[in-house]
Parts: sequence; structure tokens; C-alpha cells
Amino acid sequence: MGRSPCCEKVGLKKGPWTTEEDQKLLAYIEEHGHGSWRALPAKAGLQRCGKSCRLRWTNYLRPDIKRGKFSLQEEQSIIQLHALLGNRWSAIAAHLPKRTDNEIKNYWNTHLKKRLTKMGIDPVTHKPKCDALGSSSGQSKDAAKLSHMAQWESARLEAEARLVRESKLAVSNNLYQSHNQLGSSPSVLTNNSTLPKMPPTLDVLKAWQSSWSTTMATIPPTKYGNNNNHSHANGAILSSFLNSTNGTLESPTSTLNFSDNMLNISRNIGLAHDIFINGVVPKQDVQDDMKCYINNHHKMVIPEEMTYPIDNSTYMGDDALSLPSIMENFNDEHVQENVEGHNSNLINNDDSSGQFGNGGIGNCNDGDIEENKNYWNNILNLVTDSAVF
DNA sequence: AATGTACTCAACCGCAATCCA
DNA sequence: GTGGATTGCGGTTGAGTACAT
Repeated sequence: MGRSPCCEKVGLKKGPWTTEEDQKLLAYIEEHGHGSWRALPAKAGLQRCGKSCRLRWTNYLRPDIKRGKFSLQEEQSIIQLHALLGNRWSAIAAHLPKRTDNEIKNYWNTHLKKRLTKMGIDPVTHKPKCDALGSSSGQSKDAAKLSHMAQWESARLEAEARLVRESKLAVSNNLYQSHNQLGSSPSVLTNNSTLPKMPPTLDVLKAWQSSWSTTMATIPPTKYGNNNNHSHANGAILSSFLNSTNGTLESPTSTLNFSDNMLNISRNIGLAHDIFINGVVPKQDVQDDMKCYINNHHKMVIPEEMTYPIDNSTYMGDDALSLPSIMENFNDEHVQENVEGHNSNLINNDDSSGQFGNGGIGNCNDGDIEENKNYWNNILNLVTDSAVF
């Protein structure tokens, strides 16, 4: 039988869009929003299928799209993210503001892939091609560790990307609602059926929490000590984050509106990320403080002998925030800044982030860390050099 | 100037996931 | 629980352009 076409193809135009078509589509979406792509072309007076309209909008006409040459930093980010995520362009795009997955994919295929190949680096594995056979057992062991780290980081990035997307959705949802409440010009947006659905935030966080537990449980017990303790600790911290919103999200009419909540939660995940992933470890009294807080507020007893997940050599000093102070600082004006900071951690080629070096991911020993650093530095240096010439 | 080749990137295709009645 | 509709995503195509011969 074959697959039925996504829409009636007879008489529908294909190929490049004309400026007139662009204007029609833009005008329609500006006035009505995009509820159903299937019905949109007819309403907008376009001889196109809905899918084509959606694509044109998401990849070209959307106002929040940056076009033009990729910066060196963007290139570096794409290479780093591709090494971790593979061809998951939408996940990569979530970390590159204002760039579409299609654009990144094209740029990778036409520029970066070739450049890496020229450098003798396999664009799929991101390893030097001469190492492709993985000759010695030590190398394959390292490769396995890196692969494990990549998988782990990949899962985290995916959740983070999803959170960012949902946060954006929530913000736009609030904007729509504010817009309507202000009694602006009539719009289809006043029709509830066309409003974006509230994201399943608690589900996301619970999935996140569960992913922490399961992933941490797979990490071998080297510097992390007892894995079970870690998954419990992570679960406890994240439970407290969940419970800090009383187990439910405030309604948009409460003092803390939905998007604020999203930002707060994002921020706390970012802070948890700093603590557990970036290896930022508060000193002992702050750790005790955290345990005490969890105990008092959530009736969860944290065993005294619980080891901190990361080597104390990465102790961050007196500026460390205790969990209670994190909780109590929900509404400060730096929330947005912090969230953005955490989201862009990966983009910064900055060792202080610890993402690719300083004891950041999983159970790296010093050798692994050095190797990772060297690997990335090599790639980035090569990219920088080739970009100059 | 004409022709061939390589490159770019917008757009398409089709599968998979998700939504919803 | 089910099936159709819708949306998201990654792979691929091909028209337009730049460059080489």
C-alpha cells in the first residue's frame, strides 16, 4: 500500500519559497499564531503543505534565529557537543542560542566534518584516525571510559536541553497569557485550545532524579566511594528541590509564577550540576548543613558516613553556598543570569567549568583528566589554527 | 566565454514519538 | 487501549552559485 502522503500533494507548490509566500506566512502567524500547521496553508492563502510551512517557519522565518557565519566559539561548541551527543542536532541546537538544528547539521556536514577529516580526526568517533584500531588494551580501556562518560553526559545534556525547551515554552505561555490579560488586540491566542500545553515539569524533574540515581549507580566505585550513597544523596538533594516547590508547581497567579518556578528549578539543577558534575564541593560544615537541612525539611536521614561524591581537592572555598541558602535565595534577580550561566557552561572553553577536565564527569582519575584535556585542547587548537588560515 | 566540477544550504522525505479523541 | 493526526527529528536531495579548467 505504501505510506499515505502527509497532505494532499496535488496542486501544492514545492521548492524554494518566494518573498511573497514568506510574507503571507509571517503575516498569518503574527496575527493568529500557529495552531494547526495542517490547516494553516489554506487559511494563510498558501499553496503549500503544512509541513513545508512549519519547516519554513522553524528554520528560516522565526524571529529568534541568528543567521550568518558561525563564530569560532560556536564551532568549538558544535564539535564538543557532537563528540558527546553524536548526530542529535536538536540537542546540540538547544545549546547554541538562535541556531536551528538544520543549520548546525548543514554546517557540520559541509564544514566541520571535512575539517576534522583533513586533520586526521574521525568525525564520527572524534579520535585520531591512527587510533581507530584501538591497539593496546590500555587504549581500549580509556576509550570505554570515555564512551561511558559520553553516554552519561549525553543523558544529562538531553534532559537539560529538554528543560531549556520546556522553560522557553512556559515563558512564552506566560507571555501569551499576559498578552491576553492586558486586553491587547484580538487574537486566536485568546482561545485556550491554541495555547501551548503546560510542560510536564514534575515529570521532567522526576525523570531527571531517576536518571541521576540510575546513572550514578553505574559509575564504578573509585573516588566516588559507595555508589549507592551517591544515588541516595543525589536523590535526596533533588527530592528537596522538588519538595521546595511543595511537590507541585505554583499556579501562574501565585506570587511565584510558573516561569519563575521553571527558572528556579533550572537554577537549582544547575547548582546541583555544579556540585555533583563540575566537582564544586562545599567544605565540611556546609556538607553537614546540607544533610541537616534535608533531614529537617524532608525527614530523610543522611548517614553520617556518607562520602561526598567528589574528591575534596576540588573544594571551592568559603564562597560555597549551603543548600538552605540556595533554597532561600529563590527569588533573587540573578536567577535568569545563573540559569543562563549554567546552560552556557559547556559552550565556554573554560577549564574552571570542569566539564571536560577537573574531575567533572564520573570517576576520572588524574590521567583520564589529563588525556581528556589534551584531547580537547588538540581539537580546539587545530580548529582555531585552521580557522585562521 | 563556455563547460565541468565542487560546494552550499534550503527544502524535502519518511520514520518515530507524542498527542488526543 | 487504540488508531489517526500531528509534530519532531535526522538523513538526503537538488537548485543555485562559485570556482577551476
